[in-house]
Amino acid sequence: MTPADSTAANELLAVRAAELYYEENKTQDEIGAILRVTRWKVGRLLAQARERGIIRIEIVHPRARRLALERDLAARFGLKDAVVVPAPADEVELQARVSEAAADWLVSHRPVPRLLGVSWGRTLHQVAEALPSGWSTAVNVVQINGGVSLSKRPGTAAATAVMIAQKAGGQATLLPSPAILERLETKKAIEGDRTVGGVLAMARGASAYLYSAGVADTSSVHVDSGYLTPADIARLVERGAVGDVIGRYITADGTIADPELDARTLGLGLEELRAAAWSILVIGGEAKHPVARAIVTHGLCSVLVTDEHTARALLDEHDASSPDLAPHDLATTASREDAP
Amino acid sequence: MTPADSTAANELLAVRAAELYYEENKTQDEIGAILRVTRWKVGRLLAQARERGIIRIEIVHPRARRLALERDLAARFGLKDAVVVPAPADEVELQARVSEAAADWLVSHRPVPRLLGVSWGRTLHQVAEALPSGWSTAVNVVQINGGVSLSKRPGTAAATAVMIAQKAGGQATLLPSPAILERLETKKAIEGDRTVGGVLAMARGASAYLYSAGVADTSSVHVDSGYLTPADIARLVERGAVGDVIGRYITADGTIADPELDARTLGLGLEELRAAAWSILVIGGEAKHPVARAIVTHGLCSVLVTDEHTARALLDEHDASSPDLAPHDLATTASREDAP
DNA sequence: CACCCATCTGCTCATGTGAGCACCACCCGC
DNA sequence: GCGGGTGGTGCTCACATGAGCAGATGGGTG
Repeated sequence: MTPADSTAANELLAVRAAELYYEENKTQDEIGAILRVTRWKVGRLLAQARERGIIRIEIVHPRARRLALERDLAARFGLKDAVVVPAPADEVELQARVSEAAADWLVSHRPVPRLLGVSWGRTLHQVAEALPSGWSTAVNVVQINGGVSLSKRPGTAAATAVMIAQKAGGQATLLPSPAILERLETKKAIEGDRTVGGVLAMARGASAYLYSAGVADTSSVHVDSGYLTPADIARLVERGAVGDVIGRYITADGTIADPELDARTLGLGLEELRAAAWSILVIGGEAKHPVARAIVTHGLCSVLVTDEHTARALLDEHDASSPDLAPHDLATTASREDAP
Repeated sequence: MTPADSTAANELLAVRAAELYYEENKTQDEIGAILRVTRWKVGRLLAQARERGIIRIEIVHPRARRLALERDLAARFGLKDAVVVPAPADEVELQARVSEAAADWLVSHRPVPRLLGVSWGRTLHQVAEALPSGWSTAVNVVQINGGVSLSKRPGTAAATAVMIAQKAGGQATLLPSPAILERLETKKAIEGDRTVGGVLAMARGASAYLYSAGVADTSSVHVDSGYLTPADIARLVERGAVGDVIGRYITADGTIADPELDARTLGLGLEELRAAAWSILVIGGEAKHPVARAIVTHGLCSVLVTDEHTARALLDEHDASSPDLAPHDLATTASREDAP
């Protein structure tokens, strides 16, 4: 018998063994009797079948996760944790799944944060909604960047923080300030205000931060809210901005796209996010791949909650800061509001 | 905690457990530690996940089989054995798979038949080709129905029998006669010939029969071979013929469609097939569902080798002899030569 | 022709796993 | 409030399984 013969014969045997084991629930011993081989050989055949991919095991469930991708992400980007959900075809569904996953992560995260700093946006609001009542006990919540009072949906930012706190039986502390001020002096003045300053100080002491990110295009919530004009966005994109993190626009290099604008942006700084023990980024969808990449490759988050496609896009990048990324392409990608 | 809550919570736990068990190869004990439940609960969660179909195990291989369907077929139709292969989209591929499966069955069948009676046709030829050299030792082969000498492919019938015998190191005995004679007297005369009579006697003593079946339409090999005219076929179809078994046209009731024609057909009779310990039908493809049903529901085969779609079609039939089958529809179904 | 290396085989033994069982908590009707 | 269910839990124990190893096999090479 040539080696080729025995390999082929083994493959057939392996298929038979796999059928009997996985479909007929027979023991390896019984299978051995049927196929006229020893039970040890059956075990080996099954091992081979698994290795060669003859046996495909799939977990079909909306709440399933992609643990292998999670491990790869954590290893590649030095994350403390990663959560990757299978991506449904539907973008709306995808956002919902990612948000649910973030809520799940929060619920089971230990140690429970005493104080949780949160940003706002559609994604974060979904996370808040996905949290079960009583998801934790006495977790207080503090906003980490200026609100959305000018928005078409007033109160969303506040509602998000309040909901998260309420469901954990804690208190929410809101940051009573616009996201971006028109003049630097105003920003400094507001920052100096005891109330605002106090909230910012509290935010700096949070034990974990939960935030999402927005895309640098004209559908940004900053444009909707009137903080920025489409022209401002165009200028940011020209300077290489890929999106915003807690209201601050960054480039693919992970640096501030426009320092002047950034100085007028009120809230936690990027360095504080980077230094935090637990900074949890919740982000999903094609349009956000560039900003997700910028955040993840430059250490702005320590936990990433995302979808399978985003995860693969991040892992496929051979050089995250490759210069052939044409930034203006990003401004044209379709995307929905979600910020800061 | 309401029952609904605990059910949902269990489902999530089950998904997590399944991921850790099947994708991460952790032990139930380790999973218990991670999910903070006892290892027995992990076992139960996994059992639930399997029951609910959260875990899908699939065997992806061209030689895979459908054991559940095989069992159902055997039970429903009182077969000694059944082989069902997954159906590829491609009809040519499907015929190849079914033939391979038949060859596999022959190779591993015990007891090894001393003498194997074979029919002929494209399917049987493929089976012969799929058999490995040395598939058995000293199995002699005998043709069980008249040959195809008038055919466009002279010698195929003989080649099939010879190849099967040769590969098992045995002798082939051919039936030197046309399949259908023009006159009854001629048929009786040939049958009485010592050579032909001897072969027929030998065929009656075979320990197993291997055959396929043809569809009753104008693409039948009997038309190609000149044994029957398209008009003959039309007449047979009018009488309810669905196809032929070793040259004999039968109706959905499993009876001879045209006794006069049948009397002129030389070879083993249906009753001899029915009485045989091992009569192995190799049949696949959409067009052959009606004739397969006729054969299987009327006990003409004891072993069925087929494809998944045919198997399901056979099992879906609530009443195989239901009168609302319009026989002339069958004549219009596309089909390729394969007979008798 | 003898040797060697690589692979495969059947085994022992430790570990992993599922069936079955006693128990407990909770829910419901009385 | 109280028994009787009903479903879930943790356990024992027997069985199934995989790791690791010694010996066999077989094909190629000096």
